[in-house]
Amino acid sequence: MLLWVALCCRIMNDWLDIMNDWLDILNPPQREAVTHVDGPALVIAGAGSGKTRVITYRVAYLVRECGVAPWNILAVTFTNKAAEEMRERVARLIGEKTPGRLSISTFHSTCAGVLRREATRVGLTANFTICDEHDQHAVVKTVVRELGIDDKEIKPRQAQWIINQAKMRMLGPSDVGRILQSKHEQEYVRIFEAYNKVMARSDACDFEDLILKCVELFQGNDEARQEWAARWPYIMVDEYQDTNFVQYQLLAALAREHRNLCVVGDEDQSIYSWRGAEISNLLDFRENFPEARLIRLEQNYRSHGNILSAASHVIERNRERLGKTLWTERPDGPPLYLIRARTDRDEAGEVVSRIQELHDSHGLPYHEIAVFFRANALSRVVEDRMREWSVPYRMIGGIRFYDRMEIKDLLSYMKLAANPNNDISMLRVINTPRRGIGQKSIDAVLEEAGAKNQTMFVTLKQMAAENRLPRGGKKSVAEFLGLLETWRADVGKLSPSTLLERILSDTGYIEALGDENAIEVVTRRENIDELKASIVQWEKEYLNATLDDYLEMVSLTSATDDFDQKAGAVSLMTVHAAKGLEFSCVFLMGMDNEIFPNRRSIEEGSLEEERRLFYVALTRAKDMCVLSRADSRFYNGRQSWNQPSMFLRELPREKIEDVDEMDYNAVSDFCAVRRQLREDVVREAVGDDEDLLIGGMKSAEREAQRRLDERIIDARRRARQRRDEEKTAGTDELRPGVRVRHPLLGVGEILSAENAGDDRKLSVLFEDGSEETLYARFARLKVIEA
DNA sequence: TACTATCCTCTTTTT
DNA sequence: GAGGATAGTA
Repeated sequence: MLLWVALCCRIMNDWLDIMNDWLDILNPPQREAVTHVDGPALVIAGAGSGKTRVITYRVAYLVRECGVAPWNILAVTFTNKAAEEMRERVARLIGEKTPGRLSISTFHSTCAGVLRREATRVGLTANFTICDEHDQHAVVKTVVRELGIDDKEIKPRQAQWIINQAKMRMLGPSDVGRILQSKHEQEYVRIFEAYNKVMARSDACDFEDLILKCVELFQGNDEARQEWAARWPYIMVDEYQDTNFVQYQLLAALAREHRNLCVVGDEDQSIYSWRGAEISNLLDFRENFPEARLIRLEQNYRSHGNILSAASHVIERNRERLGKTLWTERPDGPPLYLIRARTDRDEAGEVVSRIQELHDSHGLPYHEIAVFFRANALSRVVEDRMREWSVPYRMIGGIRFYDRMEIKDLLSYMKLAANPNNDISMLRVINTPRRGIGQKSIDAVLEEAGAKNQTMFVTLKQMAAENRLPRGGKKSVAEFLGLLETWRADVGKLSPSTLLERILSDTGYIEALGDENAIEVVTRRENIDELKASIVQWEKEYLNATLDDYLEMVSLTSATDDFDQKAGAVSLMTVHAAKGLEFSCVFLMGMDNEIFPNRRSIEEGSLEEERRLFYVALTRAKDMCVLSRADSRFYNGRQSWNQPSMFLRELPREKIEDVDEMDYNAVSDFCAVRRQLREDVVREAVGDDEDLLIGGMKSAEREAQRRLDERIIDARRRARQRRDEEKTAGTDELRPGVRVRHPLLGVGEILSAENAGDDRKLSVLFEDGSEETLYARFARLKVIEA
């Protein structure tokens, strides 16, 4: 036990990185990247090569060894989760008590922060609203209707898509007009223009605007650009392969003089081209920054050899790559397994029963297991099976908490209190709960607002003052406006949670939900309680934060951000959501043509990105990877029959076996070692801090795995040596005093030997103390020492 | 104006 | 299969 405490303490130390030679933990290329200080650098970091470690260590290195102030470093990621994790790790490395002073955040929140400061320079107010895609869709829809465009001819979704794609490339309506030629397509230009007008009028930004407006500010106002560039003399970017044009422009504007831009990425994991990501940003980095240092991280610390070589084999078919060769010190481990099922239900059943087997009989914790699929729609079948068999699971992604109807309603009220000119929120709640303001009244207000180019709030006030409201809604509108005014007046004084309470009681929202015994209403009420609790929690965490801060956090939180691997549950998610994560055992479902790769990519011949996605899925697995498919499945509302995925044929044949051959040793070895790393021992080493405990366990597991692998490698090496050294024993060599090895019984010493016919009868004392009588011809003994 | 029933379309991935 | 739009009814 004492030994384990000692071991755990050592692991803790590793993990807390409080050793003096804190950089010793890095391998040579990692170290090179971490200690690269001035000038641009491009770090090509293969899957599982310690990318996050490099980024966090480099930030820490700049602070600890180069005297750079934490707030002078900007580290950009794509998800809040990645930012959060990085912030914690850096804070630990530099012993920073207030990690808030570190500028580690997503592109979107970084830019939102800049815009709040620079509001007046970009034509916004400091409490502008951030619209998510739902809000955006609503705006586009109203715009389409207002312009009198037939939404059967022009789909609002399509228009929204074009607007976003244009903004990512810094193209305005007129550019779109030039690119899209047909008369029919010119409607998009009108929609785009009108959309921008509504957004400007509402003092609102969509996701793309956040970045776009920053870049426009920096490009149009050199003073502002230089101020911000001076604030962040060191810039790091994670997942650089996922940056789009406008994001590149942002980085380029900030780094123009100091050029301290260190980007980390992997072209093989570029899976967001549909969101404008330009893989060329990575591939051409050295054309834009010719003096950039190129560093490759090619050692994989995550996967068994077989998983890694299967994945590498797949990705080698791609042409759009710089090329790299990942290698691992880990042993081969088991091959990949394939589940072939008749139907999607059978497929899911087989997956779930394998999961139970892994967990119940081999001790693999649920949180080390994940199920991936190409599209969200595929999750249903597994979820059903999981519930049926009582396997705890968590669906990552899917609908965000903040996207639930009642939550959106209440947040809209809060947004209106912060900024009553937000027409999007106004439309959402003007008649929720019902207050008799019907479609007719709303249309009238909208029409007048559009004509005068002013917001609904302003228009409503005018109409109320001039007594021009439609009869039905007159009184309620007056009341509603009154409420808005009082909330607005109190925003500065009230905390977000008290404001929410006020809104709930003033509007009677909860009562209006209806019968409190209806299941649906019960869940809605629960959600509202959860919202209240989460705001209170948030206020405790960020003491001086304002309502705007809260609303910004909510808008920029994604469905995958609240993912928490410590929950004792299997993780279910799309392959996209899986990027950056790792699990002992990964199940990848729906390996069928038209599913993965999906139909669109086959039709468009854009298979490289699908293949990268497949590569990402495979490289998440540490010990075991199970693929599954079904001959027929229920998809898109009807039965379909699919051929096995073409990607299955791209796997090396010798690396994939039927699931019935499954060898659980890969995980049970891991689990055995893990069992020795008892949680209570780790707890003793780290105290009661839950995060430390989880981090400690994870790092202890990693250490356990490393030791296990080391043992396996070592045993193999010795076995090889023995094979070379040992000669097959001739019978004449078998005489008393000679040490021999028996394939089953181990090492022993010959006590006596006598000829028996043409064989030799031996008595051998083995190391475990047993004495055996053996016949030399059958025993296949090998002489170790004569 | 409010509520319900039925039909239609669209489903890749998400900050 | 689910959400949204539309039409019909109270």
